[in-house]
Amino acid sequence: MPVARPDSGDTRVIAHLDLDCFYVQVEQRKRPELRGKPVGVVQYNPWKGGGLIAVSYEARKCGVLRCMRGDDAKKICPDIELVKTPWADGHAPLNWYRDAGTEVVTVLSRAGVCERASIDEVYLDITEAAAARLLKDFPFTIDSLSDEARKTRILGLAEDGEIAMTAADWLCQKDSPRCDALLACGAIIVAELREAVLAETQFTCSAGIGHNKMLAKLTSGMHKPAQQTVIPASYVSTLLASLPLKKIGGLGGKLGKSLQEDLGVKTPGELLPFSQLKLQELYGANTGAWLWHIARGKNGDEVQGRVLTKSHSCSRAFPGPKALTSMTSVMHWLGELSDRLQEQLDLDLEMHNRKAKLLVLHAAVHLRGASQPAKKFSSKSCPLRYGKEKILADVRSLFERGLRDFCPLNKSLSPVKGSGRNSCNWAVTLISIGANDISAIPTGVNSITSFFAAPTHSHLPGRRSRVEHFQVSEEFETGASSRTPSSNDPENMTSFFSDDIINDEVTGILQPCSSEEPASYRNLFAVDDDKNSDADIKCTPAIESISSPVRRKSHFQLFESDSRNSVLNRCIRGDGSGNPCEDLEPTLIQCSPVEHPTSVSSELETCSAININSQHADLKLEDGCRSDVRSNTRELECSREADEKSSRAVQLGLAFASKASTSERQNPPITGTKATLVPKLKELWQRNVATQAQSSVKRGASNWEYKQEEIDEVVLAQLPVEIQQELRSSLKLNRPLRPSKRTSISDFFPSAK
DNA sequence: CATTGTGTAAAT
DNA sequence: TATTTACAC
Repeated sequence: MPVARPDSGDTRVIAHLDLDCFYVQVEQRKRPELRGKPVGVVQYNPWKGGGLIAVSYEARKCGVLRCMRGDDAKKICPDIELVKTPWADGHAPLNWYRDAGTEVVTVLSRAGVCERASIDEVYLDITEAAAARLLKDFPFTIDSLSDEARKTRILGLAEDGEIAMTAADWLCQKDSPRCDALLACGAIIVAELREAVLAETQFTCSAGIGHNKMLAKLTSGMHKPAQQTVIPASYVSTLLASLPLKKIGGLGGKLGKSLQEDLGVKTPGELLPFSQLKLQELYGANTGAWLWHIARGKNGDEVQGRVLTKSHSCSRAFPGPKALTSMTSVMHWLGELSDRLQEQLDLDLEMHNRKAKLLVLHAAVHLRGASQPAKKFSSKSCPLRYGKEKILADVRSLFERGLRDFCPLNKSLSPVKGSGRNSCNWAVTLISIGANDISAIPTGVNSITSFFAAPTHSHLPGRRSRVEHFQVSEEFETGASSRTPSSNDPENMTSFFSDDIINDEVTGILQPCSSEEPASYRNLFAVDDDKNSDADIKCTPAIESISSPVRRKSHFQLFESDSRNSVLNRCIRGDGSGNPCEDLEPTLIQCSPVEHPTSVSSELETCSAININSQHADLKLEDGCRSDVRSNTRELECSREADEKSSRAVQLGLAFASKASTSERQNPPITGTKATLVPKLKELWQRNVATQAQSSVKRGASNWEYKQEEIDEVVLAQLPVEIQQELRSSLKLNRPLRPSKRTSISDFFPSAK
């Protein structure tokens, strides 16, 4: 009988899902005749049949291992079907698989916070979903369990001597402690998810369910393929007592080895006698503390709501005799890689509206003849400019810089006459170029897509960041008010936005709004304290320009978008603590369709929001930019030196809001401390929703919502072609559109409220 | 001659 | 900040 355990309220339910021999499954879906056969996926490479990067379970039975050569696999398992990944001609081989992985993430992200841990692994925080299920359905009856849930493996169940309890029994226990009940709910949810993944993508996966990431990950691999495993809290210590240290994520390398050598420790459990201080002494404060917790099965890592990669890179190895020894050949490959990288960047820009800022080059260089034939490494970086030629040029100079560090004198580049070799005798065995520091750029604010950004699943792939706008309303006290034109005439607006207004003090408040889906806004934080207003909140110039006019005397809220790289996010976390401002009560800010203040004149009437996501440096469109993207963003173009301009745009937005509310005279100015402010904000929001509803009825359209899965081809076809294209591109990564009974556009896009 | 190619994170 | 190192699949 399980012992009731006092659970702190923050028990989490974390799942780790792992696609089974994923590349193989992708190939099998393409070619169903390969199903059920021994299959290996090899990376193109004529040498010994290429290297295997995935092996089907049928082939594993014959002893075929990943990282074998194709030829060796064939020897062990003559029946094996070896599928080659496309390599050359612009076809980045792994991208195909990455896209397939995205399909899976799309299904999973319906359930909770989702983190793409690798091309074929996903972490899921389903704490909320599990708690909800607990309230709704617990305790479960055996009959109600799905087959997949019944097949769940529960670690530590049928111990020796005891009467065997089935997994179903365990899941349905009435009197289990809350932590176990939550895991049971988690298991049932994950079973459903895995079935959904199978139904919608044809891929099978394995899963682990536990109270933290480390446990979930540890567990997901215990029963493969296509099975799920739960690790109850009560079994953790038992497991860690016998588990080889290597199995723990992060201990598979040198650290694990030195742990074993230094301390004679072979399992995590054997770390228990060591004090945290001792471990920190040996391995540093950070690692030491981490180890101490791991030994106890504890791990506070959060599931990051991130499904997009933070960098792109491509690389090419030139093993042994293939090593490059002339600048000409190096340039050739730098060119290939540059092209491929730019293609990835184009794709990212198109699909996610993101751009990278940093270009990095790595090269492994083998220096011969000289004192040591030791292999060395060099890495250089510089700002990334878009365009294949620019990337090539930059990557070239990075390479030369690296080589100069590496070779004595200036001999590095010149080939020796006669011999094909360069005078320095270098040989390049690996080149890798990467694009880092990727972050969102503003989508065209006039773009129809921004109207259609659904409030749910903000972390879904294939969707542009939709947190681009602050809604500004309420009253603003501004020195400019005396100059406020009396008329609402748009013609007057232009003169209203004169330059001298910019230097006027503006006090105001960005009004929070709400949403029906609080769960998708979990990463929202408010920064609103007077005390903080002059604090060093480090942020990008874009944020700086927004906050400064408001910051001194007023309160404002910041909204974190789904991307960890989001400007706002960094602004909030940039205080050095790395943490969000958790002591502040989260406040919702709704984004709404809006025209950019600098780009509109007649629409000023409806301009109640301002674009705050402009990262000036990014706005300048490079040559490599797709023309349709270019046209969407054209009106946002400004360059780094135009900080001032952007700042002005923000202030203009504020000024306008001031004017609008002056004319309407609805709401009094709001000031106060955090304690008094938050309730007020909430009340304001209520009113705002009401007025917004009215005005949207008046104007005919304002906020739209849709459910992605409900969009249907028939209706899409009724939209204007440009809108169709834009939507399709935004939906590209998701599963095919479903047929539906509904046939009219208005059925699909009911006006919110 | 030969674990490739991608990606993340932390230490320095 | 830029670079290096470690780790994982």
